[in-house]
Amino acid sequence: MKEILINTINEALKKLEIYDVSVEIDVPKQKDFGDYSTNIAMKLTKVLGKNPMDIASLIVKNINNENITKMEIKAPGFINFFVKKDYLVENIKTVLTEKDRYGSSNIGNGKKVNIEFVSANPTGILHLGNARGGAYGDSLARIMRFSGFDVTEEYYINDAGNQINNLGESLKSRYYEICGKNYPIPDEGYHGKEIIEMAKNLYEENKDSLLDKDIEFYKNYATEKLIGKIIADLKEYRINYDVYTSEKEIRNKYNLQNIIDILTKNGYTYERDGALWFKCSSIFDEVDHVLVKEDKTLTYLVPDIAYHLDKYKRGYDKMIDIFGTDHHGYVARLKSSVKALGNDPEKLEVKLLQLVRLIQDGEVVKMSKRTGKSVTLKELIDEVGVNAARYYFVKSSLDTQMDFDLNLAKSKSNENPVYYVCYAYARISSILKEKDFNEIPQEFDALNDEDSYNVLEKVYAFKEVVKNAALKELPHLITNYVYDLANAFHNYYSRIRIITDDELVTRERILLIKSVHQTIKNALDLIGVIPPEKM
RNA sequence: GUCCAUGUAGCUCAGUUGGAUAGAGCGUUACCCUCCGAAGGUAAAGGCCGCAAGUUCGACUCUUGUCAUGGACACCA
Repeated sequence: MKEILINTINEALKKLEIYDVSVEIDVPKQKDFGDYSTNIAMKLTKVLGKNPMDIASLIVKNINNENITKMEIKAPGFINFFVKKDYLVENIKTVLTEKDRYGSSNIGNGKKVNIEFVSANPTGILHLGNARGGAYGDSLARIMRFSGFDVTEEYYINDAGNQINNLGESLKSRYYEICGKNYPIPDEGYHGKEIIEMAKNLYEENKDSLLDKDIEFYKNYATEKLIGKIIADLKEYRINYDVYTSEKEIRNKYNLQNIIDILTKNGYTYERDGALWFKCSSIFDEVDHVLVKEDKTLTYLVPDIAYHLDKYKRGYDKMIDIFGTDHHGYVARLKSSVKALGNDPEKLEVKLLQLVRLIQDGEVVKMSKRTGKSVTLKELIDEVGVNAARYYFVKSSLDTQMDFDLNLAKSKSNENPVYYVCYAYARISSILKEKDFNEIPQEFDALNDEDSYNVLEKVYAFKEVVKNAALKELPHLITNYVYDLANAFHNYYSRIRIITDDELVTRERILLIKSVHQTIKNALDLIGVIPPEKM
C-alpha cells in the first residue's frame, strides 16, 4: 500500500515537473490524520519557494488513485490519505497461506553474514551478561535469516592461552585440596563453584590417582567440561550455533609468526623496549599495542587477528561481532589489524552491548568470573524460564544500561510483557479449540468495521517491521511490535464477540484471529520465544 | 585527564531516515466478568524529553557546550 502511494505521488510530481525528491510515507499516530501521510510538500518549500499548503494542494490535485478514498491537507502542510481497507482483509489470506513464512522476505538477497556472539571464555559457566548477548545475537540471526540473509551463527572458543593455564592451575589446586595436599591457586585463578564441583567429580571418579598428572591434563579436562556445559546451557536457551571455532585450531592452522611477518612487511610493526608493537595508531586506534611481549610470548591480539583473517577468508559479505562494552577499547585495534592485512574493515561491524548490572537486595553486585560472584544463565533459566529471559533481554536496545533485579525477576515475573503477549496467544488457542475453520473463502463480507481494521493493520504491519529489524539490526523492534499486536487483539477481544450465532460472521472472525495467532507465533519465533497454547 | 555510550512519568523502558496533542508496563485511584480465558478491558493522575545555546517551516531526535551516570584507556583476555 505504501508503495502504491509513493508511486502515485511520484506520478503527480512528474506532472508538476518536480524530480529528485524522495517521497516519504508515514503512518500517523492519530487516526484522524488518515491511514498514511506524507510531508513531501514541506520538503519542497525550499526548492519551489512556495508555501507548503499551496504545494500540497497542487500535488493533491494531480493525484488520482482508486485506492484512495479521501485526501486532506493539514497545516503546516501534511497530506493525509484515507485508503480502502480491502488490502487488510485480503492480507488474512496471505497470512493463512504463508503460515510460518508470513513476514519473511528476500531483502537480504542471500548476502552472507556471520554473527559472532557470546564467545565467553571457557573459564566458567555463562552468566547474566551472556544471556543478553545471546538473546540479542540469536534473535538478530533469526530475523536476518527470515529476511533472506545467509546467516552463520558462530562461537569463538578461547581454549588456549594464559587464562586457560590459570584455569588448569585452579582446577589442579582444588583437586589437590580435596586430596589433602596443598597446591596454591594462582593470583589470577578462577574461584567459580563449577570448578570446585569439577574437582570433586575428579576425586570421586579417580580418588587421588591423578596427583602426578601434568598441568595439560587439568587444562584439557577443565576446558572440555566447561565448553560442554556452555553449549548445553545455550541449547537450553534455544541457541544453536552453526560454527564453533577453537582458538587452538586457529593457532594450529595459521602460523602466528606468519601473521606478524605480514604485518611487518606491510610496515605496521616496530620494536621498542624489547617488545614488538603494532602500529595501529596509524590506522584507527589512538595508541599502539604490543604483539610480542618482552618475554617473546604473544599477546591475545595475535590469535585474534588470525581468527578474523580466517573469517575474511571464508568470504562473508558482512561480519558482526557482539562484544560487551568492557571490550570497547579493543575494537579500534581489531579493525586496524583487518586493514593492516589488506582486508576491508567496513565488512566487520562490532556491536557493543552495555553490561547488565545485577541488583540484589537493592545493591549492585559486582559480577566476576574470577571471584565466582554472578547469576548464571542456568539459574536464570530455572528461575524465570527461557521465554521470559529472552524477551526481557531483547526488548531493550543494546545501548541501554540494564539493571537486572533478581528479587524482582523472581517475585513478580508476571510483570514481564512476554506474558501479556503469550496470554493473547493462549486466548486465541482456546477459542480455536472451541471453533475452528480451515477453509479460506474467496471474499470476506463481515470484517468491514473499525475494530477489525485496527487489528488487521497490525497484522499487516508485520512484514515491514521484520524488514526494518533486519536491515537496522534491531531485534527489539520485534518485541515492541508483538506487544502492540497483542494489545490490539486484547482490545478487539474485549469489544467483539468472536463466536456468534451468525455462522458467516463467526467464520470470518475466526479467520481473523487465526491470522493474529499466526503472526504472534512468527514474531515470537524471531526472538526465540515459544508461546504456550495454555497458560 | 582522553575516548565511547546513556540521561524521556515515582520505577523499568519504547519513541531509528527530524513531523501534527511525547507513549507503554509496573505502581497509585476509580470502574467493567449471567456471555469465547479478568495473566484482560475502560478511565484518571503523573512530563521544562538532564541543563543551555544553535541549525529550520518544524528538534526527544541533528550540532556545540555543560552537568550527571556507566564503561574503556595493560608487555591481562
